Amino acid sequence: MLYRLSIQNRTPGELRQLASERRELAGSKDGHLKRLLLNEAKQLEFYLEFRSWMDRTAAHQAGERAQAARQAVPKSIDLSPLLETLSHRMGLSVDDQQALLPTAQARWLTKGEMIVDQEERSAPFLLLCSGAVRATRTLEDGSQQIVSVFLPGDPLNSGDFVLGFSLTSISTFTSALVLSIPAAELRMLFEQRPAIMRAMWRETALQASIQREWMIWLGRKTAEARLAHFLCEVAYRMQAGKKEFDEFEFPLTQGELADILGLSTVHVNRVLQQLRSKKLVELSQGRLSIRNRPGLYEAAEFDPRYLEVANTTQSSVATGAR
Amino acid sequence: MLYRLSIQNRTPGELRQLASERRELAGSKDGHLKRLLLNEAKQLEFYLEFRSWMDRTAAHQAGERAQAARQAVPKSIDLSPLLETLSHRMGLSVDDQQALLPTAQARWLTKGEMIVDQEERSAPFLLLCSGAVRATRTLEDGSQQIVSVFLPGDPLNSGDFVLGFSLTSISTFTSALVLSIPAAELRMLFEQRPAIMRAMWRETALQASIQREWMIWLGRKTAEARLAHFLCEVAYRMQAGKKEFDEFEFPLTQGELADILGLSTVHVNRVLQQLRSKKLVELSQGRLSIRNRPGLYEAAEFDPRYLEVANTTQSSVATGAR
DNA sequence: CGGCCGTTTGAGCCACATCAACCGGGGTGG
DNA sequence: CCACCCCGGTTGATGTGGCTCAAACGGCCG
Repeated sequence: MLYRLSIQNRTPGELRQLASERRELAGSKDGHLKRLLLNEAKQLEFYLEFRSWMDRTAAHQAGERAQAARQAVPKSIDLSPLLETLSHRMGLSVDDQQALLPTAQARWLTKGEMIVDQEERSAPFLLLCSGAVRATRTLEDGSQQIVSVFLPGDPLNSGDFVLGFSLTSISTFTSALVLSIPAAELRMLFEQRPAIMRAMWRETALQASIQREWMIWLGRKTAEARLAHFLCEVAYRMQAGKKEFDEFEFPLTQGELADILGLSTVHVNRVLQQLRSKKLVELSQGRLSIRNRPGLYEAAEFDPRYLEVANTTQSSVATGAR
Repeated sequence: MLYRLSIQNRTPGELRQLASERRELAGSKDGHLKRLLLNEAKQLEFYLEFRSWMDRTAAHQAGERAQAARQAVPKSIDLSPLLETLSHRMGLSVDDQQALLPTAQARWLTKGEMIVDQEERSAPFLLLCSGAVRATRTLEDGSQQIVSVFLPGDPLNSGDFVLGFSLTSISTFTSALVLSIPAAELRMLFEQRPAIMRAMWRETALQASIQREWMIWLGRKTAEARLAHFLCEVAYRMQAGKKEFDEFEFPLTQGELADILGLSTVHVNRVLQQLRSKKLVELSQGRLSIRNRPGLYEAAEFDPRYLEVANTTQSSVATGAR
């Protein structure tokens, strides 16, 4: 599959080359295989186009914001999680992607910034490109519960979008790049391209599935299993499409973990040490390493199927090689 | 609005009369008002038709099952919650309802019966007509967590339907009547009537919103607040469309409540007594009476907005009288 | 009449909360 | 350049909400 080739690291030249190779190869085939190759070429070309658009619009804006906040300017962002999600998980064709993305505006956010405030009505549709984001509810007594965590590629408010409002705030864990699609434009796209509406519905359902899983551990599991389970989930969602990797950036503080797991900061700390002493994970200065994945999965009773989407759409044919 | 008139208690003759009155009245009006009246007439006629269909197919089947299980045969079922949901919450036009419902098969279930088993793939789409239903996950150690409770009018698997599978089982609390719509037929309807797909998406989002709320109390609230909140939610969802009523059938056992709230049976019992002694609610032999609604809302920090749907669709015009 | 299911009550215990103090690093201001 | 501080992590002491185990009770059904 396309994204297996880690397109992110290729120069535009290489990508163009890859695309034309595929077109050429397609000439000598026919039927299903031909369509598949042409589709890949199209996807590559679109990726190129999108990347350069992104570099033009997002990067310089990033520069401004970074200066203001005195942060390092992120170099070119890795767009593959986003595109991976769009094509595989949402099952959108290249055409659909081409219809959807150009209506978006890119928006850079700094660490801890609020994107949508609790109680706000009708925001634009939001799609996370890079960084990590949370949805939170703050209670009267000041305590917080984080109800979702979003990783690159995730839509931030697919559910709120149909309901027309939301009672949670959405804010960033880290600096982040968000694509914002105006509500009116998206609603027009729904008329023309039912696949897009279906994709959003599916995303809403997937998020509900994740929340269901959280409810289960919140209700029935011990602190250690909860933490382990959450780490499993994040590790699994991060690796989507890429080969397994057992060490990565993990920017959440223990306090934030506590707000996810429904625990106190202190207890999170102690449980983290238990996991460490069992040689399951290592977590320090913003990096998480998984030392023993099977062991961790077991401690968490983690069954990743709830994160899966059954491929029922036409695109499952095109991406079946997966 | 239509359903305010408690159509359930009317004889077919009265309904037919009401419908023709509306048509007549419509003759003398025009524009928006005329459309509104005609629409109501249409809805009434459809209700009639649907009710007689239901009586033909469902009732005799109910008879059989009831004999087998030696239960009382339920007389004609109250269809208003279902139709109320379809038109108001889902925002479906009468045409859409007429397209959707006739593809359904009615299915009678007895108390405690399983409808969809954990891990099952691709069930038909299910819509609850009467009774109460739960979605459950059973863990390895035998403990259970109930992740959703469904009341008449609710779809049972709108989320699972797009995802193509589910990891929870769905089973009844009480005897229940479920409409089952074959997946293939529904998918065809999506093509022809985007409003139906949108309605399903919306339902998925609504369910996600409810689950979010559950996560919040599971994570951050005390047993008393959890229980109070759940009771508020059920009371609120039951009354949808009808005038406030503070006493109703509540068939859940304390053990089942425990599985919802993530508590032990024993503790549910004690907390229930606290609420009783505070004169907030009374719960015994399957009936719940709310003694002090404001007090209960306060104890639960209950804010019903998460159960609301913002009316953004065209049908909000037709039903705006609400 | 006996058995079963749901509810009720009591006793003891443990997981996790709360409070409080201390540590270490990175950024800030003087 | 150093002193400070603030934030995040770590550690200990102590309290408690809710669990578990166990037994008794009442209604319902066979």
